[in-house]
Amino acid sequence: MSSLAVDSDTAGSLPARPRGRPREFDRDDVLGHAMTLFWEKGFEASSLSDIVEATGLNKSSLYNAFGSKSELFSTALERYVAMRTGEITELLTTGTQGLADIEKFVDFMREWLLSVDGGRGCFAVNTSTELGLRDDDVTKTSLGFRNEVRTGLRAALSRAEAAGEITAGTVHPKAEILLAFLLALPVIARSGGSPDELNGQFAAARSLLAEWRL
Amino acid sequence: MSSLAVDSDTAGSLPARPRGRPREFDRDDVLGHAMTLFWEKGFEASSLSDIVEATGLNKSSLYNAFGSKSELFSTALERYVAMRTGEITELLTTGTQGLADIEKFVDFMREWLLSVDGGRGCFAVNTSTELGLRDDDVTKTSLGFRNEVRTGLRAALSRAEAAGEITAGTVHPKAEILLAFLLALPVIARSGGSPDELNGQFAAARSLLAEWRL
DNA sequence: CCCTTTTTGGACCGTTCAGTCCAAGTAGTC
DNA sequence: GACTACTTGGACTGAACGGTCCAAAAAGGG
Repeated sequence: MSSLAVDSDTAGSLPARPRGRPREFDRDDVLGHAMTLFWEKGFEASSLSDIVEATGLNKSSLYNAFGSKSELFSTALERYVAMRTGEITELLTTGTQGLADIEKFVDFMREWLLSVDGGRGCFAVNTSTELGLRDDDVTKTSLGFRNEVRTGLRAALSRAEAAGEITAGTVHPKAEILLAFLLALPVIARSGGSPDELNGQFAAARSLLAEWRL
Repeated sequence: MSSLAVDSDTAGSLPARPRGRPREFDRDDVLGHAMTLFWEKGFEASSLSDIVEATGLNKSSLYNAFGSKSELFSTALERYVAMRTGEITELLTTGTQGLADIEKFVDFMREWLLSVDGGRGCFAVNTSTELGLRDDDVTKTSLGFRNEVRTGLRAALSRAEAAGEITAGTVHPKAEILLAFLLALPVIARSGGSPDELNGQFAAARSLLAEWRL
């Protein structure tokens, strides 16, 4: 996203640098650092001084650029969801195969969750359980994300159905089962789940997909 | 639990009331209220004044009886886990049927999660995602709980296997799949999941169990 | 070269945080 | 009825919280 027109300085006249003193930071970088912090520690446990430290900005600049702690959090979460939605759409919605796309997706999850920072779990899931009961804004975002995943899974399963790979008429329940997997795995990863435990889950997912194949 | 011997005043001599001024509260009641609060709001967002309000005790009594905010939290979580483990053991481990026990268990979860306070989700799951990365004590508790559930599921599935209800040799992966369900559902319930969405999940679970039946 | 606009650093704000302290209260024991 | 053992209420503490304010800095526009 972002830069469409602005790349060279010589390109005509009009990136139109704004009036006052220029920012000394890159908004997107800062947002990335904030995202990582919130992802790691959650909303409540991340203090403003943590944020200042993580981003390198001072409070004034933060409030000037993002409004408040909770607005920064929302923005960071939206960024995360956009990122993940992109990956998911690419693999599931715009994929060209059926079950194979889902297998690829599960492998992708496996690689992620067994990696160094897989232990952080899923930012959206973490946020759901931390703020789901209190913050409507955040609840909407995580609900939207869940539906995005659901849509992707149904799309891939529909392709599988059309290709005769799975029993006709079972797209919806199968999507729900896979969705449950995708919600549960990051929880396990974040709460002391060993590689063994995670691999057990992935093995189960794989055998499930194998069973579905006609 | 609790009262085994102490009921009548005339019963001999020896409930042995301790020396000083007697407590004015029931420890278990207080713990129950604290549990509900932490379950609802999590650790960080529950302030000491919230706890004071929820329990009716003042700080001195709280610190005297439970030590600190985090010790109180741990104790409350352990209580929750013990409670849930009891239910699970009764339904799954010491059950007498196979798949039928699991169906009963899923129905039990459904009733719970669709009820008024099902929206709080699972205290253990919430805690896993909030504190899993930071608090070893809590991580151990939630890991133990997960293994308890896993053990119960395997026991019931083993009975099903022995009765010829499911394909032999598939106990372990099937247990993992069910476990993923049980972790995911409370997350959905806590984060804006509608009854429709939850029922979709339960329908999927039911159809999955039906497919397994030989 | 002044004027306007914006960002930056840091001092500052009132509030709330978890936790401590202690005098007063209340019981059993001798 | 003194003495010991424990609980209770509330005042108190220092630190941390999220957030505000403002003067200095740094750019473009006239």
